[in-house]
Amino acid sequence: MATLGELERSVMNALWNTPSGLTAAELRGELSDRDPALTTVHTVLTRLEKKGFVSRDRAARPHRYLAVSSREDHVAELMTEVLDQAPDRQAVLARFLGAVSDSDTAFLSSLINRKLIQR
Amino acid sequence: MATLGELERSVMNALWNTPSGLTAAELRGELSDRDPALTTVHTVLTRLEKKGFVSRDRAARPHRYLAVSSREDHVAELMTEVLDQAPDRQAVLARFLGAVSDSDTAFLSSLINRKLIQR
DNA sequence: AATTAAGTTCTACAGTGCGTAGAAAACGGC
DNA sequence: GCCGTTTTCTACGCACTGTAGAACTTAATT
Repeated sequence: MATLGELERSVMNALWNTPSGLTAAELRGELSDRDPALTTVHTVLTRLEKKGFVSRDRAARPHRYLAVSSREDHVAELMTEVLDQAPDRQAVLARFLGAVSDSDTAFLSSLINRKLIQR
Repeated sequence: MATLGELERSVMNALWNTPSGLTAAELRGELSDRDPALTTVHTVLTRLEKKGFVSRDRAARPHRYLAVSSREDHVAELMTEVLDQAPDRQAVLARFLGAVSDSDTAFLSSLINRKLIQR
C-alpha cells in the first residue's frame, strides 16, 4: 500500500472522523492548526484520490470527499501487509502477542473463541 | 520507526539472513541482481546505521555489519506501531483476526492459552 | 620510512514524493 | 455575457533514496 505524508494523514483522519464526507473548504477548517491554502487541500485530496484512499462526489457542487475505507479497515490491512513481509509468521505473531497488553490479549482470546465456535 | 527504501530493504534482508554479520563486499555479493558499486553499499550501510537498523564492528578489518534486531522483532514492532495508530484497537483487532488464515488463528489461540495459564 | 593495495569516508547529483500555493481554467447563477 | 466560486494546472523547495566518483585512511610490505 502507498504510504501517507503528514498532511495527507491529517486529511485522512479528518475524513475518517466524518463518514458523511467533507468538502475541501470544510476540510480546511479541520486543519486550522496548519492552516493550509485551499488549493493545497485540493492538491492533497487529488493525490489521495489517485492513491485510492479517497473518493469524491463530482456531482455535488462543492465536491464531496469520502474515505474509501474506514480507519480500522485501513489499519488492519496495514497489519496484515506488514505481517506478510516476514517468512516466519509464527515467530512474528509470538512477538506481537508478547508486546500487546493483557486486555488486548483477552480481547483477542474472546474473539478467537467466537470465531472457532462459529463453524 | 524510520522507513526503508528498496535497496535498504534488500540489504536488511541479507543481514537478517546472516546473523553472524557481513562485510560490505560480502553484502555486495548478496545483491548480485542489482550489482551496486561497493561505495553504494557503504553509503546504504552508513545510512542504516544512522537509522538504528544496523550496527558495525569497527574493530574487524573489513568492518562487519550486523542487523540490530531480528526480522521477526522488527516486523512485530511494526505491527504494534501500526496498531497504535488507531483509536479503536478492538475494531482493528477484530478485522485483523478476520483477515488472517485459520492456521494463524489456531496458532494465536494456542499462544494465548499458554500466555494466560502462565500466571 | 616510503609505497601501495584495500578499505572507508566525503561529496555530489538525479529522481521521487510531499507540502506548498499561485495562475489559469471551468462552472453556474445572475 | 459577467462575476464570484470552485477546480485544475503548473511549479517550486525540501527531504529521502539510489547511485557512485574522489579523496582520505589504514596496514602490510619492502
